[in-house]
Amino acid sequence: MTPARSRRPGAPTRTERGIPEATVARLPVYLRALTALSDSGIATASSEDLATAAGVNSAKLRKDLSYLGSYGTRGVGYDVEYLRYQIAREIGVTQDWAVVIVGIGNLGHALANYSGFGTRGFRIVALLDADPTLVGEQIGDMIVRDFAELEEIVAADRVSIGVITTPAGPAQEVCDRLVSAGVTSILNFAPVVLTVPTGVDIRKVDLSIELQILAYHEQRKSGEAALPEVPELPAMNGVVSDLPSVGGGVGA
Amino acid sequence: MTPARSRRPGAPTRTERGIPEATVARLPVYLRALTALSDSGIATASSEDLATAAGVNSAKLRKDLSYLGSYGTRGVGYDVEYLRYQIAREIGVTQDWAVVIVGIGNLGHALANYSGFGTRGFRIVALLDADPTLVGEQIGDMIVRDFAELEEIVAADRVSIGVITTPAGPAQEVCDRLVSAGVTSILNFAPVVLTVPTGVDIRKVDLSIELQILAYHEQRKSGEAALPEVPELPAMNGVVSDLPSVGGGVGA
DNA sequence: TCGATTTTGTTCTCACGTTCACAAGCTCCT
DNA sequence: AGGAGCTTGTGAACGTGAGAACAAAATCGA
Repeated sequence: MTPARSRRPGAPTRTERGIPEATVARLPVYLRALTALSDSGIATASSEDLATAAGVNSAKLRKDLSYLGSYGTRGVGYDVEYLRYQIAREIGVTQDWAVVIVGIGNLGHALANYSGFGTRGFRIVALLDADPTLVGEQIGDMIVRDFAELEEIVAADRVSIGVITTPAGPAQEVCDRLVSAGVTSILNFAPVVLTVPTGVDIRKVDLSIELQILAYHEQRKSGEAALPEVPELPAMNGVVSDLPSVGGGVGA
Repeated sequence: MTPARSRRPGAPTRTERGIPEATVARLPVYLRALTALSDSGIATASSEDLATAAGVNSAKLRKDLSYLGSYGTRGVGYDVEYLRYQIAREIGVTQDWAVVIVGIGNLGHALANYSGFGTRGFRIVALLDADPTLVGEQIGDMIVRDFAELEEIVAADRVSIGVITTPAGPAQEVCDRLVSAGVTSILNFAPVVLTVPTGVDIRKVDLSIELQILAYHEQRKSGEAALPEVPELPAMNGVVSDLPSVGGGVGA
């Protein structure tokens, strides 16, 4: 997903603020590293220092920063506070973004309490669920409201970001409602592929996929060139049934 | 992270089971799509069908599958059950992986209850926390145990995967303990960059980073070529202080 | 048996991302 | 004032990934 942002082919490409997607994904990491350095009372840092703190190599970091402009000083390094502000501004977290969370199960509950969301730049304006037994429950300083109020809330609070923490089943429907209510960015925790119209950005966080990627590498380590050879299908024309039930369905 | 797996430069490269990382990351998606098709009673699917279900394009899907071998039939498509098994085996989820979760706060709590972890292929063998007031608490059918028991548990249950859901502060220390106890794959939810020795794989899930990436794109949409111009540092030689406190620190 | 049709597996090309290496530019010391 | 020593910013080389396009192989119908 995350459709290629307007890259008009024959455009002048002046400065055409086109920061590569890979770089955008690292800017928040740099921001966090800068905040940590700042909290330690460090006023200036070289690309080497920053790169170490962010867990990348210094050449990549310098190239990434160069897309934003020339914010360093040769022979010296980067001013921590200044660079921090520039990155924050570029990302857009110098302003507040209103966020709704839909689906107050275990995960939604956790996110509602998660101080990470409290990170300056984001403000949870509503917790929504369609289950009447959950509506009215207090979580932190918020009260769970009915999903039916979505449109009203989005309009009133200019909500542009929605977080989906429902089970897989209702996720697409919830997504559609969010989009038609005017939400244009979605963070999806439900284990399904969501379809959205162009212009809407969607990102996915999927725990079981992460685990499976780890498992793949883990298998490499233990097996080490001794992967059980392919069964080489004995009489493979029909359907193989009674296979161990693996993978996917994480639903309801 | 995820260091390039043994890619000996001048090696014969026979079949050298070298599946590109980008492909590995998509295999779990295909697996889920296949499981969904299987549950719908569909026995055969073309690359086009599968690609739609997985949210990718068919050329990419075919190329991905070709790294595993030739499991399709030209003119027909793929046998859903057979392909599902092959991918599951390649990923390594036909066997069970023992997992420990460290840090039973809101998020750890949610993960412990999360049915997604119950996905066949992974088995939570322990919930650990260093806080004595949490130890002994029952969550689902498990009881929270003391972090001090880590080494014992890892050895007894051959744990190879650890999940860190502690605050940022203790995360690196927990990580070190996991590694020295013998865990070789780590899924980190704490908002810090963890350092691990070679041979240990680490993956990171970071909610606030995902939100910030969305915010960046969101800013583009609303501002649309009208990003507030750079303050162009008035007398920038010292430290700029009193900037809005943005970003990073999501700690404790 | 043979040709039409379908769909895979693969090759080729292009775009993107990473890394190297170095010139440009700043500071500090003599 | 001038040179030595750092560190940034960037051009160029390299590697990886994506997509188009097509040849190879299987089925089906006549």
